[in-house]
Amino acid sequence: MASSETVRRHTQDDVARTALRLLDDVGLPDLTMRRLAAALDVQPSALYHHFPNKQALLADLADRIVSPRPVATTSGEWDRDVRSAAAALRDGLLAYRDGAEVVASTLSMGLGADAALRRLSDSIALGGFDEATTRRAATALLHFVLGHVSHEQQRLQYDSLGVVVGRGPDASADAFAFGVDLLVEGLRARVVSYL
Amino acid sequence: MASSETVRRHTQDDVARTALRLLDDVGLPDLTMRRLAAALDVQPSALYHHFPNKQALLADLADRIVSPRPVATTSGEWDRDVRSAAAALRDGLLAYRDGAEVVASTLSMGLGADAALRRLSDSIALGGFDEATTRRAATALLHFVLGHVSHEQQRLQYDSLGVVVGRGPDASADAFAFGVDLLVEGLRARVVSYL
DNA sequence: ACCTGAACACCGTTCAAGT
DNA sequence: ACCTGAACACCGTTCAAGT
Repeated sequence: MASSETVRRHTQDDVARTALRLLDDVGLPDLTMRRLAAALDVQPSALYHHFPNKQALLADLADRIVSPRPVATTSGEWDRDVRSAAAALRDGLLAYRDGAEVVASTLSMGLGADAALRRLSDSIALGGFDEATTRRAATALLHFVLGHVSHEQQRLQYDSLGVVVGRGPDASADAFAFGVDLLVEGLRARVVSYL
Repeated sequence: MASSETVRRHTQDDVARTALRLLDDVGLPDLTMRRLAAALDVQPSALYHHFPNKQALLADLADRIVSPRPVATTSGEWDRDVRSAAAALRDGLLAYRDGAEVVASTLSMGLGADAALRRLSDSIALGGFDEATTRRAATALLHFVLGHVSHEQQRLQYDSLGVVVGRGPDASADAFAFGVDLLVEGLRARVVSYL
């Protein structure tokens, strides 16, 4: 028995998964490298063996938040698919505290989180739009979704802090659907002009 | 002559204006209370006489970034007005480095920056929509504008750092106009269904 | 009212050294 | 390969004390 009992070395996946749990527990502002290290029973410097810096770690988290969406089955009508892709993205973002902010900031850094954009683009492309239109509509939709869900999640924190504001989650979901509809209808106006 | 020469006490307006200039010079990540204090030739603790905390300072900056838009003359067609209100908002955000991020983060904190929302709402209301539709369309538009300009401004930083990506500012302006159009067309679809 | 000086409780990151 | 220990160069904020 040359190996001792408590070596406890971590893999990159361990670090990311613990970070994701920590994010959900304490929120983005309190997700520090030092707290993450403590959660892993490790010195802060050890984290830099797995990720070059905090930004890279956050980019990895953004990918994990956005990735595992089951895409929802593709069904005939492109607008139905766009709506469900947007809804699925929203659900993914809502699954982790501050999820939208993590993805938005990562995206604004130019790193990852393009899985989300790709999924929206794919559903829009079913409408038969040219590439530029598809790309632009997808980013417009992505911006709306991230902005909306960021707002929504920060509302959730206020509410959990005891501040009652009224307007339950239904109103939020309705406002979300409304925004998506606006963009979808705008797109439909273009598909008509194609004829 | 009981008064000495260099008393140099600052007003809240001084602090905010210096902060705005510092923001434009160094960007949001480097806009620290300590650097701001240094720029004012003052101890960091002195700032807390003018603003209760950094968040309040940033909210004030957001208001200043968003406020002085001349609204563009209101002219018959509501959709024209919405487009120019959105463009004016974009210009205002672009006038300061990281302007969109400052406004977005302030808005997500629930503080100020509602001048922007009000201006968008006012232009949309000219279309004769009900209040809920107007409010939701305005926030959808605001989310798009903030997301788009954030992205745009972070591109500008990359470019100024020497990284050449192609796609000049024209492409950005076009993409912006496209996004606004999409929402406006979506709204128009609703005004038709009113008849 | 406005500011100083000093402190408190933190940050992200680097780097030599260990196994 | 993965980690420790210690340090560097910072943060935002508080608070007694000065004028």
